[in-house]
Amino acid sequence: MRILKEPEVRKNEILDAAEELFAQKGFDGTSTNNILEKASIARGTLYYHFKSKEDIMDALIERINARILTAAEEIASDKNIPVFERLLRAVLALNVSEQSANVLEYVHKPQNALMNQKIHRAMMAGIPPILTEIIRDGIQEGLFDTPFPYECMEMVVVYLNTIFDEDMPALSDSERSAKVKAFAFNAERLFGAQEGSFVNVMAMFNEKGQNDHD
Amino acid sequence: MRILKEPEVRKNEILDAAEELFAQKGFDGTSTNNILEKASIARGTLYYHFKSKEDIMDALIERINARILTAAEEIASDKNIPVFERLLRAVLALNVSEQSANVLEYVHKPQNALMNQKIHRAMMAGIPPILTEIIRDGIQEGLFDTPFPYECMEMVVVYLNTIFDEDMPALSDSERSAKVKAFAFNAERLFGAQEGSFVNVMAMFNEKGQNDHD
DNA sequence: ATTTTATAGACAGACAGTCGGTCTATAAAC
DNA sequence: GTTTATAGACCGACTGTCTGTCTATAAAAT
Repeated sequence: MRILKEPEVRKNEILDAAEELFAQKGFDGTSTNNILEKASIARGTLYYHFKSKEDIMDALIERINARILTAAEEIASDKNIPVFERLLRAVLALNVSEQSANVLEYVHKPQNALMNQKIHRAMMAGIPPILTEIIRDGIQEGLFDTPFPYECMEMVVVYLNTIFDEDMPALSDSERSAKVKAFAFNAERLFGAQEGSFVNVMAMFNEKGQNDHD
Repeated sequence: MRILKEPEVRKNEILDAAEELFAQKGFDGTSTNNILEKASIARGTLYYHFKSKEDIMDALIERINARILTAAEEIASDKNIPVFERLLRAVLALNVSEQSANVLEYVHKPQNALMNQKIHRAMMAGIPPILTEIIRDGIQEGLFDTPFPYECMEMVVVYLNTIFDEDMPALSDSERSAKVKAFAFNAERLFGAQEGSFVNVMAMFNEKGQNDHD
C-alpha cells in the first residue's frame, strides 16, 4: 500500500530524517538505508526526489542556512538596538542560539568533513555581509574606525569559526580565557575601537552564552 | 613470485603511489585498488603495512608536513636574515615553494574534504609557532608591537589559509588585489607595525610568487 | 627443520545508485 | 456516468564498486 504525498511534503520529510541522522551519526556515518527507514520510504522514492546522497546534504545545508541567516539579518537591521548589543545578538543568533545548535552538531561529527566544508563556505558567504552592516553603523557613530570593515569582519569570522570551534584541539578553560582576551584585544585593533570595548562585549557574550546552555 | 622489501621501503612506495593519486584524483576519488596497481602490490600487502585507507592518508600528511615545516623552521631561525625577509621566505616555504605545491594540489581537490581538514589542522598546529618566532624578533627590534604575537599570527594564518585559498569562490584579479591591500593594512594593525610596511612585503611576495610560477 | 615476516589474492558485506515495474490521481474521451 | 490514457510518485530487487578480512604460502631468519 503506497502513500502519495505532495513532492514538497515528501522532500521535507526526507530532509527532516536526514537532519536528525546527520546530526547524530554524521554524513559519512549515515547510510541512505538509514534515511529510508527513518522516512519510511523506498530507495526509488529517495532518488526520485534527490539525485544523490550529497544532493540531500546540499538541500539540508541550504535549508538550515536560510533559517539562521534570516534570524541574524533581522537583528542586524534593527537600527533601534545599540551597535554593540546588536553585534552581540547577531553573533548569538549565528553561533549559539537554538536554531544554530544544529549547525554545531554537524560541525563536530568526525564523519562530516565534506559537510563541514560546505557549511563553512555557506557561512563565509552569508555571515560577514550581515555583521559588516553593523560595523558600518558603528563607524558612523564613531565607535569604530577602519577603511576595510568587510575584510575585518571576514577575518574575525574566519578566526572565530576556526579557533573556537570545538573541533580543534581542545582548549583548557584558562587557555580559552586567554585566547578570548587576546582575541578581544586584536578585534579592537582591527576595528579601530576603543581599547576595552570588546572585552566588555565578550564578557556579555560569555554570560549570555552560558545562560543559554543552563 | 613474490618480491620482499624492507618494511620502510615498501611503506614509502605505497605512500609515493598514494601521494600521486591523491593529488590527481583526491582521496575519495582514489580507490585502494588504484593504489595497489600503482604500487604493484597485493591487497594483503597493503593492509599488512597500513591499517586502513585513512591510515595511509594520515601517514602521508605527516610525511609532507614534516618536510614543509622543517624547511620553514630553518628559515625562521636564521637570525642573519632581516625580519621582514625572513617572514617572507618562511611564508614562501610554507605556501608557494615546490615542496608545498603538493599540499595545494590536495587542498583543491573536490573529493578531499577529510584530507583538507586534517592538513588544515596539522598546519594550524605547526605554522603559527614558527612564524611567531619571527614576530618576536621583530618586537625585539621595535618593528612590531603587540602583547599577543602568537594569537595575531594565528589569526593571520587562518585568514590566509581560508580566504586566499583557491577553494573559496574565485576572486577576480581586482578583487584579489583589493583583498591583499586590505589584508596588509589589517596585518599592520594587528602586529602594531608601521603603516605601509606590510604593503611592501606583499609586493615582494607577489613578485616572488609569480616568478616561481613562470 | 622450525618460526617469523611479508606477500598474495579470494572472499564477504556494506554501500550508493540504477532500473524495470507498479500504483494512484486525474484529465480526456466516450 | 464509465472507461482509457497519461503523468508522476513510489517500490524493491539488483548491480558494480568499495574497503577490509581471512587463509595460504613464499622467503628470510634462526
